[in-house]
Amino acid sequence: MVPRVEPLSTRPTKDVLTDALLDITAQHGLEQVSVRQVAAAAGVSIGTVQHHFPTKDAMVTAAFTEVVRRIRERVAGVALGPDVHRNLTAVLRELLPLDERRATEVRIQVAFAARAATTPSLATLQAGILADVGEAIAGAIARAGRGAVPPEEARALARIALAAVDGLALHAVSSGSWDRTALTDALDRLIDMLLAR
Amino acid sequence: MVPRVEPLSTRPTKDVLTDALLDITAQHGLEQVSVRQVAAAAGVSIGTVQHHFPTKDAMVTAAFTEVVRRIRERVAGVALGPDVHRNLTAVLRELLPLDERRATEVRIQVAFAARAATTPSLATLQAGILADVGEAIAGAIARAGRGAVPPEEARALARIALAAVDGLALHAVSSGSWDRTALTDALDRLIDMLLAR
Amino acid sequence: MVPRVEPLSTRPTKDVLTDALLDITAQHGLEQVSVRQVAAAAGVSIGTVQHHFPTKDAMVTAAFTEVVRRIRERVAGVALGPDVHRNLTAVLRELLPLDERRATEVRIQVAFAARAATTPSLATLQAGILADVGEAIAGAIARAGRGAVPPEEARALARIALAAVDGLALHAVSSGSWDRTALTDALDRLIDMLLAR
Amino acid sequence: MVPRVEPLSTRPTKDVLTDALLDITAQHGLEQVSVRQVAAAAGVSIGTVQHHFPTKDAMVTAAFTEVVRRIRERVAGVALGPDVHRNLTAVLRELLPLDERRATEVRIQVAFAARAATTPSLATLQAGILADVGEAIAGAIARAGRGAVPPEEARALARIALAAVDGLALHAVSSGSWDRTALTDALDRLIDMLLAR
DNA sequence: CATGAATGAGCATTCATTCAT
DNA sequence: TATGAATGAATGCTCATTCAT
Repeated sequence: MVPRVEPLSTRPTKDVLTDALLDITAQHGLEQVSVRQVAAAAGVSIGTVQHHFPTKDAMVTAAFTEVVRRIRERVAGVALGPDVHRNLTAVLRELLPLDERRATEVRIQVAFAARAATTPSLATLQAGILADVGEAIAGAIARAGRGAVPPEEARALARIALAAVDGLALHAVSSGSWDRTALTDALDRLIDMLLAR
Repeated sequence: MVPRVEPLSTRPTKDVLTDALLDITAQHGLEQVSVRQVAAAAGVSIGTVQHHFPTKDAMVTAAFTEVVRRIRERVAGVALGPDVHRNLTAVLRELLPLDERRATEVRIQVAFAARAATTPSLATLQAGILADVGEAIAGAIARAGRGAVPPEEARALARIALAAVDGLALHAVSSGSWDRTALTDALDRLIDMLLAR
Repeated sequence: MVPRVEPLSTRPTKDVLTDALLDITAQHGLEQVSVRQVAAAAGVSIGTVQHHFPTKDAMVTAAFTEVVRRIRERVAGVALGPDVHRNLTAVLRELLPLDERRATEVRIQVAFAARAATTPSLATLQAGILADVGEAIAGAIARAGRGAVPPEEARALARIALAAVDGLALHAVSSGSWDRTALTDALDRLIDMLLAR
Repeated sequence: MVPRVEPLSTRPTKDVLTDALLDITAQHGLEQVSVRQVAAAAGVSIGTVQHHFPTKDAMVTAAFTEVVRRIRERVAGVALGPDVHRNLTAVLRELLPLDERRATEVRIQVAFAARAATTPSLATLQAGILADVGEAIAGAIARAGRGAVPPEEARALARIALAAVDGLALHAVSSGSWDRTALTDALDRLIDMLLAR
């Protein structure tokens, strides 16, 4: 009698599928995502994909939800110290395409943001993540050294900061070539402007 | 002498097609653009569309080129007076979704920017328009009242300004709801920060 | 106990599709074969055709492979007796349009041969079947009564015999009208010539 | 006043179009012939093609008529001497793909023959050319040295000869590779068989 | 003679989805 | 949990043809 061993390689299929979808999105755009492509990239049959995600929309939404979760996790994971400037830099650097990993993340976010512009259900998710990250940035700003910044003021600055960083990221990936130094310099200058009094 | 009656409906088919494509893009996103949809929206046959644009890519690229042309025209068309703050405000307000017309333009730009992230030929166009508009903003900043701002410094600030405005616009349309006042306030604050010394 | 009713209509879809393709080819030529036509003739949806044959090329190649298989089978199926003349007649008659069935086969072969002239992958299949049938004919000739015909000589004669028969068949179907008697007479005369010493 | 000189390069457009069609046929097969392709290959507009040939069928038929004319011309052009064997060889060699020119001609004839199998109007043309060339071959055979061959007998042999040669040519181009020597040998052997008594 | 605009049918192919196993 | 058969709509694109110039 043959014992069923096999604990091997048992990553949840759902996760494999989500990763496959995000890979395709980063490389070829969200409009190139199809059930077929995802199945092929994940190495499973089409039927299997649709066993886990009954419709394509469900699959895309699940993937975006996962992206949102990751961003939240990443922003929350940035260790905050006493130095406000450093804190802000740390948080915002996570949102710029400063290496291949972050470039990939940016491409994914841009793809979903563009789709959210015409897909209400995705717009809701997008609004949520913008609020969350904005709040995190506002918190970092509010703790600024010389006299506390009023919360409303901090939130307003945070919105501008987030917009500027996302704008820089968008310009970087959509113009096809960018350089780390220019992004870093722009971020420094931006933070100086934000914290100037 | 023959009176010039009926200039009516003599618009070039190519322009009608481009407008149809941009309409669909603004309303449903670039991924919903198909030769059939464009033909239907323009009120011509499928064959006619492809008589003018042999491939879909050619059609999309032509439409983006037209968008780029319009942006350039609009930015160049903003009358610049002696007041730097006012000038900057005028230029940058053109890029925010402050009314339906501009919201439509923003949606179109966002759609193309997202596609440019995975389509090198569009990325080239995007890089061009970013450089041009950035230069225009830098010019406005450089003319700032108290002592000229060094050109390189002006360009750096312009890049941040453009990124921030495009980021605000992206956040607005991708989160599904926004308000004019918040955008206007953010823009004022941004310009203050840029011109602070 | 469940009686085995209904083996009816359980023919593999792939076979039904191949037959449909060959029907169309025989009646209207290979250039009239389209996925749509095959689907319609087979009574299935377009999607089903392409579920079994991912591309049209794959479908055509599969059909030609089936044709080749049938020819081999048919030639091999001719019972060979001691009389060489009779043997040769039996084999070669299979290749002439002497009745509707064989006329259909000839039309199909001619269509594929013509396409093979500009399609290398089909040319390979064609070369294979020519070699096989040639070998079978050579075998029949070699066994000729008065002293064995040298193998190389037999092969050379076989090539001519096969060419002549295929040429007669081609002329028959391509000139639109032919008669059984003329073909039979020509075949007799040909075989006499081949076996004359 | 500028005199319209220009006798230059004034080959009839119709001929240019026919050649373009035959080029495409020889290289890619008759099924790849389209009005567009012919126009492109001839360097004229689609409209021009259809000015000369109102329908595609008319164009194809005209091209086949031209092919037939050329074959007749070529066969008639073979100088016939007193040596029957030599005469037959000369005529039949014209029909084998012994060099690139003749290979091209064969490919064209094969393409048209295949189409004629399902297109009655082409079948008529094909029947005509077969009769004509057959008659020419019969004439060469009839003049055979030792005692005249009866006309009916000569015609029967001619049909076999023509079939064999066309069959050899078909096998050569449809199997993708052939060699001059094998074809020449086969032809010699065939003629020996035909003239044997 | 030659062109280009316009058309509508047809092409192979990809698509998301349903269903039985 | 996973698969493959089947479907029908939609995709971008090529086609032959008509017509006005």
